[in-house]
Amino acid sequence: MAMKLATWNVNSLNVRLPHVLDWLSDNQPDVLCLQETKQEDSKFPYAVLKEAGYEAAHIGQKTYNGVAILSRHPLSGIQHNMPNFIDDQQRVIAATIAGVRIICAYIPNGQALDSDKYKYKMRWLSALNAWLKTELILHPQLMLLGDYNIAPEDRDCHDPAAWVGQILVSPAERLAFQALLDLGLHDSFRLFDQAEKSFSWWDYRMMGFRRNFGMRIDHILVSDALKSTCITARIDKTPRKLERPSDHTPVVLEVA
DNA sequence: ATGGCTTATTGTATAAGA
Repeated sequence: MAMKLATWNVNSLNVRLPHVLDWLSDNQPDVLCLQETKQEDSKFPYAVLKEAGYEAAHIGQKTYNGVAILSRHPLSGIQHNMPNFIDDQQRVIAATIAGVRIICAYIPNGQALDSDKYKYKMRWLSALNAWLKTELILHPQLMLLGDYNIAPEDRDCHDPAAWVGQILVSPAERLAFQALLDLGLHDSFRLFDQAEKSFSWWDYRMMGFRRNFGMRIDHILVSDALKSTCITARIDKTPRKLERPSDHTPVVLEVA
């Protein structure tokens, strides 16, 4: 079934709901995965999204994290969090839509290479890899959409030399990303020709967006079974130009 | 140059993001 899917870290759905509604209206995606909703489920705007034509599954918490899947088609088999990883941070939600297993993930940032948060990030990635191995057996048609907090290659970073030794680009993080690909997943963005210096996140500070000082850290990975169905993949910078934008912008994939 | 913005919090400074 032909579908348009997207992922977007909104940095507070409470603040960004108008942007999300406008983007849904303008782009009419079948599925939109959100990260950093930063709200408890009781505050999640199910009714407003329903009016816009979208069912939703959400798991959130106050202040931090929170993930959601919005869909114009029915969601089934909704799962909160990874079954093999006890986590008090709400970072994973999964559902089956039109026969495709959709996993929406907000991978930890890691803060700094010598931080406990970095250790948590690496444990988290290891658990994700183990879980996906079993999910791919159950669901050969699978997509992993989200904020990975990893720039897979130097070309995904505006200034690789300046970022040496920092998070998002470290060899260990990139190996963990490669280990996901080794499961039989593909970076859908790179299946197509793309402009140089294509990024999905820009720092709010130092006029990062205007100077295109960004990183490509939001990704849509697709399983082997879906690879040949991919038609287009792109980054939509339009919402990043709005007033009071999220620091991330949507990444979009269309499949046949 | 270890900051620069932005968000949320029983806030008026702090933590976290990336």
